[in-house]
Amino acid sequence: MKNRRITLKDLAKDLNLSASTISRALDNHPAISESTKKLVKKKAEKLGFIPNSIASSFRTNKTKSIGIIVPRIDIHFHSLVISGIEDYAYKNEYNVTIFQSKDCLKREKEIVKILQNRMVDGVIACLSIETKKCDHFKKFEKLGVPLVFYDRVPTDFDANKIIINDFESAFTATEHLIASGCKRIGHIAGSQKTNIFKARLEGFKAALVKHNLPIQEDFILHTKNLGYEEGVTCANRFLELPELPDGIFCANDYTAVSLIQVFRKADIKIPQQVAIVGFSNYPISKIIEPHLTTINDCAFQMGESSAKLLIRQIEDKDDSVNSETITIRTELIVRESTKRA
Amino acid sequence: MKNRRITLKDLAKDLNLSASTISRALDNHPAISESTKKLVKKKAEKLGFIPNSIASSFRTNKTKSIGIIVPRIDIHFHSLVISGIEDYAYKNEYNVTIFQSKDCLKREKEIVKILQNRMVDGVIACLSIETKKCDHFKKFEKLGVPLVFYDRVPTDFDANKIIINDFESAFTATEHLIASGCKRIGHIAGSQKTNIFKARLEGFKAALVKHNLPIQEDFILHTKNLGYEEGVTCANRFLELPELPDGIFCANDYTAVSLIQVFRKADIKIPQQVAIVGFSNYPISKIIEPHLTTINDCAFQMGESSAKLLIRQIEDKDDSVNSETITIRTELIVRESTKRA
DNA sequence: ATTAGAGATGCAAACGTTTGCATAAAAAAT
DNA sequence: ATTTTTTATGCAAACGTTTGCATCTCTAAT
Repeated sequence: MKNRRITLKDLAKDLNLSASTISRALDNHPAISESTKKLVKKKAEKLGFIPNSIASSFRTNKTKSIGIIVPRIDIHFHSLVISGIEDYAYKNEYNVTIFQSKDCLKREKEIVKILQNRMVDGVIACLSIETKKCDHFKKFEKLGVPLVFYDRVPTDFDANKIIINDFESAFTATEHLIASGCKRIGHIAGSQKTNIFKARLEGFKAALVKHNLPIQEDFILHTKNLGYEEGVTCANRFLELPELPDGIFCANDYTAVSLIQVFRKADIKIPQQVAIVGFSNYPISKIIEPHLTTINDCAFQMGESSAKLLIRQIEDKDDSVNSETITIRTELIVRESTKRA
Repeated sequence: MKNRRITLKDLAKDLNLSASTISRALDNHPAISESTKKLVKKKAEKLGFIPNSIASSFRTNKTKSIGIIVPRIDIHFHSLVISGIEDYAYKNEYNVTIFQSKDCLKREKEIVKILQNRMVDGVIACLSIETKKCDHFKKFEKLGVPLVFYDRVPTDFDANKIIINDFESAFTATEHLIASGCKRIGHIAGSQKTNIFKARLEGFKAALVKHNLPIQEDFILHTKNLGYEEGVTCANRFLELPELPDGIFCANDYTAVSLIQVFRKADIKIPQQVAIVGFSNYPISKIIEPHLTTINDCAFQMGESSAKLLIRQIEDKDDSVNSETITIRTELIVRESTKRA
């Protein structure tokens, strides 16, 4: 029952025109008369002609599609970024093909190899956690395939990057605690092997320094993955201290939520005794009680910007060398977890 | 600086062989001698040959890629499904191209049109909330493109479907409340225009009937989108009743979480006074306190199954007509919100 | 020594579209 | 009436791979 597909040639034969005329007519080429265009389009509609985009890609060397490499799709941050990418791409008639590196360098390299074979006009990637050197990405440049990194970006090599200012955001978050009257401020830090979390710790410290507050090393707790359970551990470590901090800036929302829950059970009032700030504006931040003050990392917008930059570079005729870094402006969202008196 | 890509012909010229031999050698065709294969592969590696997959697709009419249509990528359920699809597809050397319908029928139709043009070997879709009739999907069958629906599936047309048994799951959840000693059981229902939520309501009622418990209509609250805020409204409506239910089965986790929070503020003990069961096993269900008993809808597995079924149909030579419905087994996850005495 | 068969490679066409160039027909300028 | 310009269409090649069939060489069987 699978009827053979209609091709340009079929239309051509049917209308006693050449395939080139059909092609141009459907493409609104100015050299084709209006009457012919109308005729061709009507016939195409009637016969149910669907252009073979693979043949077109083959001929033109353009696929109108972009490849995305993310650690995992089901992490909310990345799903938001992808959503932003898809949205912008769709408006510009690109489609997106997605790969998960699973935070595994080996798999990332495999994917990079797969993507070399002309399947995509450009690539957007967030590095796997294991990735330290980015040599495998360099092939794209040689092949003339534009490449944009977001969030976890390479440091060892010049590239297009879409990032947020982690240092500044952490600085703002910490200053907010200070402005709320906190004097003894702690931090739950992510892996210092990841630049992002390093920057957040540094921003935190810089704010303390600026306001002449002491940096107390036992108020700075380190974690591996900023997981929910690690947050519980941190909370208990805080509770064992001779004196609790009166404000804590967490490098993500999960650990912040853990703090809130453990502290509440220990009958510690939030924000009166301890004010808490998270990072990322996960959905849970506006559900947990008290609602969590946090930094909106603008993931969707990050996706949009990545797609925008990439598509601009794909379509840019003049092949000027270019590697831009765009920093997305984050915002502090103040909620109950820091609203004191 | 963009060096021209190496093609089969380049390799052929370089080795004084024909392009066909090169092609077959790289493909491990049995007719090619081992020595030649070794030679060719070595040369290919050395010159950095990357096969042009577009040309290959063009020739063979196979793209080794599958299209996915989801309402939104950033809904956790869908991101999990996509993750499952990508995982299975990757193992089988397929890649996935994603489109968001944004729950908009018009956009869904546009996407369907885009996907007709030979870009994909098969399609996996979850219907937009607006979609009532699925005629626009029928073209795929005519074109010989396999199609699998998941979660929100068409009822007006025979197709491959991956679903969970919503009726049975709701039944199980309700029976669990009954087994926990609840006698006056309520329900927060989703839009009855959506089959899924209709089935959950029916499963709920069936369990009551089976155990000779009364179906009290003022214990059944209806919502539009099962949103968090709607959950709050429902919670307050329950509180206004002359007598509270002693167990509530919610058609999703968001509304269940709202119940927990509002009830807690009203000093109602969960699960002692009211036991609560959700649906979907969202991440928040194991964070909210008390942790929420819920139905694990096995989203990742749903994705895997969809991909598995689709790829089987793509690669099935014998063109036997086929429309399978696979029901994924859900599981009840019991947590504190129903653990009474 | 001849033939049959296996083994290895090459030839050439095909997939459907796009595009530079040529050409035909019609209109405008001489 | 002839030449020039404009307008509309067609020709044919090209993109890189795959694949049925033909060809060639060499070994094995007669």
